[in-house]
Amino acid sequence: MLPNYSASEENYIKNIYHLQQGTGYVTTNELAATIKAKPASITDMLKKLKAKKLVHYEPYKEFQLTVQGKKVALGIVRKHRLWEYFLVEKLSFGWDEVHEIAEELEHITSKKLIDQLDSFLDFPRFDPHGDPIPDSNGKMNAVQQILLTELPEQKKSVVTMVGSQSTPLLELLKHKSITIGSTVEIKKKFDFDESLELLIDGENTATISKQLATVLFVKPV
Amino acid sequence: MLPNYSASEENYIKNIYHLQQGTGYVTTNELAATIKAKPASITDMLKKLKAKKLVHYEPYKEFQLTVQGKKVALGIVRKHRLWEYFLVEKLSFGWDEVHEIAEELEHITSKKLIDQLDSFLDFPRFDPHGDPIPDSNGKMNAVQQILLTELPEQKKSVVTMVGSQSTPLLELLKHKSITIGSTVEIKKKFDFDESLELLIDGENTATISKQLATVLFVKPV
DNA sequence: AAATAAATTTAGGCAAACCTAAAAAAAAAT
DNA sequence: ATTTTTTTTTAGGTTTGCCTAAATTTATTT
Ligand SMILES: [Mn+2]
Ligand SMILES: [Mn+2]
Ligand SMILES: [Mn+2]
Ligand SMILES: [Mn+2]
Repeated sequence: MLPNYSASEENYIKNIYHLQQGTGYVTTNELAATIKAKPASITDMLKKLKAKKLVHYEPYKEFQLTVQGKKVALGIVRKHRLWEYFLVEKLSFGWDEVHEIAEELEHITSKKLIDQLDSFLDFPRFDPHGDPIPDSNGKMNAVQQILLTELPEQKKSVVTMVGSQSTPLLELLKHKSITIGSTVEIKKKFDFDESLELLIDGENTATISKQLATVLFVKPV
Repeated sequence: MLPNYSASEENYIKNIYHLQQGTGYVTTNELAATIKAKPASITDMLKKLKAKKLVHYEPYKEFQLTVQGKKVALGIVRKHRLWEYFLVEKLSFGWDEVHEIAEELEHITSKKLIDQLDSFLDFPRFDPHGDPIPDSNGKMNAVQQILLTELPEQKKSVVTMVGSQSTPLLELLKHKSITIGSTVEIKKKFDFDESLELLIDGENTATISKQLATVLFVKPV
């Protein structure tokens, strides 16, 4: 039986999980930035998580989740994404306003609750941001998606995911009418600043910055 | 704008609300018993709630919620009961297994979440235990219901509510096949121990103790 | 009206989860 | 190879919400 962890512990575990998707390792400062706490607090928690065998950690070294830690992380990610799907599909929330609420709901402890919710939602495989939802065993589908910057010109694609949920980003996407499921095609690439001219949903044309293009994931069609 | 309160503060407020439904006042020991904390902890919290103008409290005296405190309490009760309704009607939980989960869900903060949930559920007026659900302004329907002990003999009635959600009670009710919505009729009253012989759903007959009869609310039909 | 019992509060502590400031270690620059 | 900068940890505090034990107040008996 898995023990229960505090909401704070769960947030640390989940954030370590996401950060280590890159290089496999996470640093104290990185985690401090995403959790919005001071590095000293991160060190405190790392000691607790190590004592509970959830992270591999040695002082002054990078760290990563243990197998057990990864299992816990996937459980939280599953809850987060299922709740997001519920909020959008059943409660008519916009996909840009569900993250904060799911951040709270993901800490509700009942296993039966989440499995019944999964069933009620008909076992969705992707959340409203295009991220895959782990099943009750922690397995999830990988998405075959690429960064918009890697898409060839004149090739139609569908937006599957955004690499961040920051409010400024979501605001910009809303303004440009880009959403998960939008069809986008690169009409022109500008070498000067690497900005892109896009055709969105076959209708309107918009120019987007390199910064924006590097957080948009698409699936070529 | 209402400030946000911690889950612990909310639990105190909600429990004071329920306890003061009787005499209008609550004592330290009563609250300690329902919250499952020691009396000294209750005193601690009462000072904090008084500082926030949520309770009227003077040392060594009984206490009660302020108008503001009652408003907060109704908001929590609303969330608790809407979530219970959701769990039973949408996620196929039994009405005897939703209380604990709602105890957690009631502390999720988003106002929009709860109003959208209300709408998704089609504005239910009673929770699975027969308790009325406050609307978004804190108003709720009173139920015209009486204690089973007050029901005249040979008068058909419907079970509307149980006065407690303790596990031993729910277990007993399950065993006797008594549930919210069951039809019950008193066939005979025994003066010796005030036990009652009941006809349940017009089918089976069962004898119930005085203790049980005083937590069962019914609506005569 | 005391004496006793029960209820409540005060005093002092503890664990979780954060903080700031200072020390130590590791990495980068000279 | 030093020196400097950056990163991380340690040391010592704070707040919240709980605890036990002792003191105080209120209620009940005798
Ligand atoms: Mn969270
Ligand atoms: Mn998401
Ligand atoms: Mn609760
Ligand atoms: Mn209920």
